[in-house]
Amino acid sequence: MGEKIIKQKIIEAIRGVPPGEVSSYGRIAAKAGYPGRARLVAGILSESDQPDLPWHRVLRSSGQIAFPPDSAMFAEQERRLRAEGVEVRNGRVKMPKPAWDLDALLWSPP
DNA sequence: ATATTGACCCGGA
DNA sequence: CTCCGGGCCAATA
Repeated sequence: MGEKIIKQKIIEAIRGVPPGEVSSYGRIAAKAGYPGRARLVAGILSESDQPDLPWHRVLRSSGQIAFPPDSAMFAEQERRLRAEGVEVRNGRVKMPKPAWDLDALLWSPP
């Protein structure tokens, strides 16, 4: 599988997060078909310059914003989330349960 | 070639 | 809640 295709799949998964909702690096990776590759998602996001990519909807699995709280990116992400009606408290949002997604991929049933 | 450092994650203790 | 060990991976102070 070429790196180009992988990257495309990840971008696609990020675009799949609807406004007002959030996901995590790990879930994006799993959704794209690459469980365990959260770092790859982070790398792609930091590299991508596509202005319409909803990067702000991607958080840590804990629900925390991944940037240092004093950084400009942190402030911007918080602002964008609130603009969509997402509640952010202390740099963290309530992360929804992994709707039988990550589990299904890691827990191969008998 | 080794060590450290990140927009990371997870299970177990 | 925290700490730890392990997985992951590319760039490099």
